[in-house]
Amino acid sequence: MPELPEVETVRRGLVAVLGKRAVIAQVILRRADLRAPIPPDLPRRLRGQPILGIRRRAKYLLWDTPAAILLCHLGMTGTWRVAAPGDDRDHDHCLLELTDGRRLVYRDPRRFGCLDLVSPGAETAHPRLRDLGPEPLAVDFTAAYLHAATRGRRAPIKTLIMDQAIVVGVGNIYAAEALFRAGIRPGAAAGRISLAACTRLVAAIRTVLEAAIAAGGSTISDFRQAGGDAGYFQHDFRVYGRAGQACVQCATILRESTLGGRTSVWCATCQRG
DNA sequence: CTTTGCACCTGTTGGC
DNA sequence: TGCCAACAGGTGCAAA
Repeated sequence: MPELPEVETVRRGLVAVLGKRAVIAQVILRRADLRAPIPPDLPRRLRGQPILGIRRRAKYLLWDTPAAILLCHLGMTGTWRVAAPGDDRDHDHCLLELTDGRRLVYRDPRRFGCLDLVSPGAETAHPRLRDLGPEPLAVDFTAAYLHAATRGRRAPIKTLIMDQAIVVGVGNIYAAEALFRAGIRPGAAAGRISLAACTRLVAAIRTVLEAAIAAGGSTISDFRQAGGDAGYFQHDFRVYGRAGQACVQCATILRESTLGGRTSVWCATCQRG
């Protein structure tokens, strides 16, 4: 489900729902692991802690409390919701019970997500955060950076912009959409992308992510904002999920192939770079 | 070091 | 209608 826009949408929704004075009364783990083990002392370390805020780094959510940071990745199917009494579902793995009686529930059917703890101030040393590249919406993600980072790389440019060590937050949907908007073939060797093309691509990644955030993310199957609303950026997809259909710009039939194990759709006419 | 392929899971969808 | 294969928003690891 979640690439940067969806994670950011979840973050904003949670912040709005929580307000200023949310305090964790109790944490209940329904299982000991997702893909990786969940720290067994996680409930004890978070019990009684006020939630100071929630940040996002890459596709991770960082819940700040004085004692510890709750690090959460949504994987493919992770969701947070405010669960009404009695709203218990399969795959509800972690419950945060607040002192005001509300329950925040992490649900993740495929269990590709993660829940972990980080000591405050130690974020940059955490193995899952240590090797991340720049935020695509930050000033240090520039064409010059992307150009330099891709020199000598033969892998497809789409694979590399989905590589979280190059730039974070871009997944299969937004990689395809950004490459279309930049006029670059997904399979082009990254090391041969010109600086001019990098300029277009950096701009396209920014534009598409910002537009998707403004739209509340993309709802495919069951992604929901914290308030339960669907995102609506899926209506702005120009190539993702449209193989075999006509290009919105030139009516050429969109092609599909697999790159790095991921389905890729593109227009052979509009994407020549 | 880079690249590739697959494993990790469950749920949904589409073809026969 | 029913069954089963293929596929899905991500990452991490092994092997080449």
